[in-house]
Amino acid sequence: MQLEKVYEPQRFEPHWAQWWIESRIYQVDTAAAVPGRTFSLVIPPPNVTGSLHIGHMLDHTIMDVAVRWRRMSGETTLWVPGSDHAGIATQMVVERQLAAEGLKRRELGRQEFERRVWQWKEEYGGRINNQIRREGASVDWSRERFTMDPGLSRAVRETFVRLWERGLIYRGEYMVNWCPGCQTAISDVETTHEAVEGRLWHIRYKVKGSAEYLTVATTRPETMLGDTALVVHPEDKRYLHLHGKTAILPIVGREIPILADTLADPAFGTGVVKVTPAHDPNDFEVAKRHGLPFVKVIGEDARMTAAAGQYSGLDRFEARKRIIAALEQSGELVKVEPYTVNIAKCDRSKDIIEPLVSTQWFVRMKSLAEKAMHAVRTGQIRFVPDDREVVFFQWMENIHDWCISRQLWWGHRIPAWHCRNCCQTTVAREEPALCPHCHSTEVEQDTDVLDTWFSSGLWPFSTLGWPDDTPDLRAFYPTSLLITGFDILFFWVSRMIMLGIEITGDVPFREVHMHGLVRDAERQKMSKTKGNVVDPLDLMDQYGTDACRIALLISAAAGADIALKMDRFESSRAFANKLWNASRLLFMNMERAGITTWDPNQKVESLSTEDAWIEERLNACAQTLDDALKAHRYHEAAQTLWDFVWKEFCDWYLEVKKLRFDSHALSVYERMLRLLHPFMPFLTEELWQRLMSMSSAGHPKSISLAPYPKPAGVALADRNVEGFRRVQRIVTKAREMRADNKVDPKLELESTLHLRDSLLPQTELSFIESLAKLKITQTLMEDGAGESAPPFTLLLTIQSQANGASRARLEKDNARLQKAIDSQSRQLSDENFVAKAPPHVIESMRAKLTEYQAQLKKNRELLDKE
RNA sequence: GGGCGCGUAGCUCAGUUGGUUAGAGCGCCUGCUUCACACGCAGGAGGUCACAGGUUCGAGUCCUGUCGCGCCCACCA
Repeated sequence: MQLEKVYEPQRFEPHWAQWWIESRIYQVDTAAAVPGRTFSLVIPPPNVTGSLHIGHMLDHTIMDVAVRWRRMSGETTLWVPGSDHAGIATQMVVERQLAAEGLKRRELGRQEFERRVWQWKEEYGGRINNQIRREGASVDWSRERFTMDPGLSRAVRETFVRLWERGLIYRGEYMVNWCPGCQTAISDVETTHEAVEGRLWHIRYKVKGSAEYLTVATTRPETMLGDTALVVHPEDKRYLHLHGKTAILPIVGREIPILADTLADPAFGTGVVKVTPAHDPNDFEVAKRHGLPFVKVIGEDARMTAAAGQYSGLDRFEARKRIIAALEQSGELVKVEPYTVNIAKCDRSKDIIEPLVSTQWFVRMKSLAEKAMHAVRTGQIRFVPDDREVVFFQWMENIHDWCISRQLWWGHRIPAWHCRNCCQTTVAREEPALCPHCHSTEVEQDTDVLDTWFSSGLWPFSTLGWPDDTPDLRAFYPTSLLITGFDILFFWVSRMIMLGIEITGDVPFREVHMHGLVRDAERQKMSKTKGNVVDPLDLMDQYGTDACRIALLISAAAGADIALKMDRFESSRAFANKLWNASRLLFMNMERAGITTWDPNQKVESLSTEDAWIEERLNACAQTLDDALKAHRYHEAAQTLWDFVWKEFCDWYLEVKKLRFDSHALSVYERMLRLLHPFMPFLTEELWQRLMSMSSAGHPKSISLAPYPKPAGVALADRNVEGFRRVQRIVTKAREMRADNKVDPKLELESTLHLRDSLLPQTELSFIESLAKLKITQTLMEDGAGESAPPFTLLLTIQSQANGASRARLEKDNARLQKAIDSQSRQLSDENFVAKAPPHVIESMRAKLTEYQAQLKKNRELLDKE
């Protein structure tokens, strides 16, 4: 069994990715699930339009570590994959494709357009799935779902109807965020706010029947055409005499009332507000309070309507320019000042949102939010890291109703039918043949579709078969964990919690782990326009998937954003290569020793020095992993493994196993591979399969089905690991001395080793001789050296024992020791400290102090010898 | 206007409940084709943990304030 000299992940990663699927390694048999021993999670469904980006890869890698760890730990582990129909995003992609053919959506008609989107989905929708396979994500592909599958569509309809029946959905004319680019209403969370340098235009309105003028400050002069009132604060003394009077709208000449309302802030601008009920959310509320008329001057296309008179047909910003010009000319523009305005933009198209009044469907959020907050407050759902809860609560407490209807063609059609005859609306699970109110056949389904997040909000249970009471639902709901980016807390996580509780009566998941955003090396957000997007497929090509996974994991501290630095990927590839070569060494030694089979279950009666030590280290590693993984500290887990593999297994254990190889090394190695498997699944599967092909015992089909090594607890702590630690200390000391004295690395040096407590066994001595290239004569220190002597001293037979470099080291060492001794003796002589500090702290400090003092004394002797 | 987070080695960042001489990767310096690996090995340099107070026997870690940076939320024209 010979390994190739170089680690080439391309040679085996695709193979295992395919084999895992073909062999159905991750396909879950629900019938075999033991209650209480299950672990489940759903993948955040990527958009069908999507292709993999680095954020997905981080997300999936963390999930995969959690999933593989749980699976190996013996739990029936289900990871459900799938994708989201992504209403607006997908519709836009297909529209763009049509545009390339010279076609327009409206020319095709709704039915044909939908057919084209489905066709597009069939053709390109699976692209991301291949990429997910490439990442090594151990999902159960037999359970793949799409948010517009028949089953999930049924879940959507059922949910809608239930919410309607509970009075939690309503339809009405309200102010909504209208995106002129997408030609649809969008919800509040789909808008982003941006501070822009704008202007505050001061316009004067003549008071009717008086010489007086009222000056109004506005950031949007074009809306004045739709003004139907002016408002002053009820207690604003400047304007008390004008309450109930009428003003004349410039340009238009319309007479509008001057009203008192607390909307106006006397301290802002002139204290007079113009009211445009059809184009401003505040004004909308004022208008409803006062029964004001609505004049819609801007249309869905962001152009001025017929009501805008001479400006009709103009784009809203062009109209603004002309209106300002006109006001300037007539002298009604009294002042212009710079002003920073906060404008709302569409998250997707970046168009400036136009607040418009239109008839839409809404979900009443208040009671849903209260239940959601209760679930988090009572610990039914745990946030990791938990400081995210604050953000969650703040948002939930200020929640607004959710506009769920979209004027799109791609999505779940709203299950509501309008009767043309009696104008009543019927919400139903199935299309009614007749209007239930008037029995007319003239019923038509509502043309709107639902917000994409409505269906993804059901994802944790709709994918498990809800509304049917399926075995999957019973076995795996609530899901155990949700892992996702913090950026979709409001879009998705919150909605899932609210809908899950409302609809299923239980939380959708017990824990939420939210990670940060992956940014570029300069901490900039990645975006196509900036051109700083890093394609994970390129990274996987270049470094191998396993290396990318470990690089991402080790960079991903709890909740923090990640700055993507390529040196991380390079060192991770080096790490994978290191493991590969360590394996190569083991296999070569096996061959050399003539071992053709080995027994993984072989019990060793007494462990050798190095084995006792590595067993203890392996156990400590397993313990840290167990703690870290339970607490979702994935970066700590990855770092722990890295250090174990490189610093302990390779640098020490293998170095001595070279000198005396035995099959126990294989046992350690095999467990190490299993510990590593969730992090680097491909490489460990490859190596494990090679190793197990020589096993004399049976073994699982895949390493991912083998048990995860459990920490043995304190039992191992008692084992004698001091023997090997002493070897390490002496070797390190010898290497320092050699380096200081610039001894030729190839030269074997005569040396004398004085030991305080006992002579070294022959094996340990030979380890030191070999690792430090020494020929050692060992002796015991004279009697009486006792505690005041260091545990050992080493003398090299070279010309100068304390040349410049050695002197410098000794002096530096002494300074450091002296500092430690000073601070420790100060503390130990402090009555307060001795009285209050815990005994173990004092105890270990005393021990250290003794050791330092011995060392310092010895160092001084060496220096004095000069 | 609210809320959250960050400031630790030249760079990018770890550091769980306060406990002895603060860590990693990269970079840097010295030496090495040591029969697994130069994607390597051995040795080394480099930090008053942003600043100022406080709590404590003991603070990178807890509290208060200051400065600098980032993000999220918000219907003040």
